Amino acid sequence: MVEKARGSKPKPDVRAAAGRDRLLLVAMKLFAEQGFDGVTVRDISSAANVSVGLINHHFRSKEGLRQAVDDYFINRTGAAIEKALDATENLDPELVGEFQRNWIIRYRDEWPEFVSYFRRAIVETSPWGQSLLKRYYDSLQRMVDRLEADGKLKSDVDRFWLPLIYMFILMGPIVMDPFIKSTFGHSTYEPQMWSRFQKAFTAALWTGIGKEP
Amino acid sequence: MVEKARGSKPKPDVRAAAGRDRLLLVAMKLFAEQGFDGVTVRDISSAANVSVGLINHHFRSKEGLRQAVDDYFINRTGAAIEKALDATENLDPELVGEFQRNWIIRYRDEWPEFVSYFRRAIVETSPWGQSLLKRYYDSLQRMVDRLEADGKLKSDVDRFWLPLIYMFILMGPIVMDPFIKSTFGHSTYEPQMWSRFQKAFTAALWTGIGKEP
DNA sequence: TTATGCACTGAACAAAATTTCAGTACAACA
DNA sequence: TGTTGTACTGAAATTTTGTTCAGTGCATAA
Repeated sequence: MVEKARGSKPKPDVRAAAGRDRLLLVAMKLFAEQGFDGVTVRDISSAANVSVGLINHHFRSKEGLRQAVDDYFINRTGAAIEKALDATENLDPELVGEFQRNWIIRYRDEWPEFVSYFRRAIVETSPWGQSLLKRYYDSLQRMVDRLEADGKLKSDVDRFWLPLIYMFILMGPIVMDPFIKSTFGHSTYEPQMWSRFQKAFTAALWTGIGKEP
Repeated sequence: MVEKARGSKPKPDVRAAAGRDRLLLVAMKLFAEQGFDGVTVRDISSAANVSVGLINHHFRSKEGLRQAVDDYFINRTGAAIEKALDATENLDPELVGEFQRNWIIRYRDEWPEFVSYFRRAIVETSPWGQSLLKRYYDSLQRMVDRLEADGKLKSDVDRFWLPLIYMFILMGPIVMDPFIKSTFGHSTYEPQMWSRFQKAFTAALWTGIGKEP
């Protein structure tokens, strides 16, 4: 009934890993789109073209699958985040949003689902989602500290809110992604869109939008 | 159980409304906190101190209850939004975030659950949530148009992104509310917090954060 | 070749959630 | 007074969802 491995050559554990990996990727996609509780194990297994039993075989339970997906996401993004943070060290302060660029571009190219899974992580208030946000906030805080130390900030800038304002602006495209796509027909993560967005908010924040009298 | 109205005119369903209203309010709260799929009808009925059957009696199904809650929310916030939009007509452009203030304050005082339900509506990409966002965006767009018409904007400000940047900043406290509360111990909607936030982002956006050389 | 191990299947089972419905209580009206 | 309508109950029926497990097939080791 069910076809075996697609490849003509039987590779040792390519076929073995296929089911598990497909489950992981499909689950990440569906969790991101519909939330953990909105997806059934049958939804997942049929979307991955495997049997229901395979989920429990590999992950013990649906909850185990969730954790595996979380781990998978953390492992992959963790590396990317470190890399992006390194890249910000020598940035001109007026390009403070730049560190996000590499990060976003990277996800857009390699793992588009990651953006929507990150979005889901923000809205579900799971511990690991919270800690992901905290980590993100901390890096913005440090960035602002550096601006401060370099004497680049106006004296009346609110030191408490500034990192959060950056956070809101940089998270906006993630959180509002479905809205933006459906309203304007383009995702913020199309390269031209993103770089124009980056220029727009950097200019707005750095020099302000109000015309001098 | 519940007193009935003593008015001269006999109110037909005052007692009738008790259970129904409690179900609506409790469901709104639980849906906002845990998502539609994360809440069972038994959760709702027991939290509302009524029997399970009553949900189907009043709303035909769990899905019917969701729609009733959505309608209830829309009806209430719709009026508040109109009111807030009216209030912005004569605002100084530097206080462009002010229109949100009345709105937020109003919800904080009268219906605190509305903020978290609104948050949920943003992240679940339901059609009505999307249209709520659209409506919100449109009002910000008009606001920017007015700034433009009055010649208050710098010429190099990105006209496409500015309303969205405002949106991100103003939605941030809603979307990130649980994060902010757990990280800083205060909600953005405490009056002092909100007005300081409002000052912070208005100043940052309007005059910029960069120190002149 | 046989044996072992593991990915994988899917029907059967168990648990959980939703819906149904016969029946109770009470308010309004005749 | 009796009758009718409606809110409300909660156990039982139904449907959905998650888990189990006996069994299949294939790849590698002995």
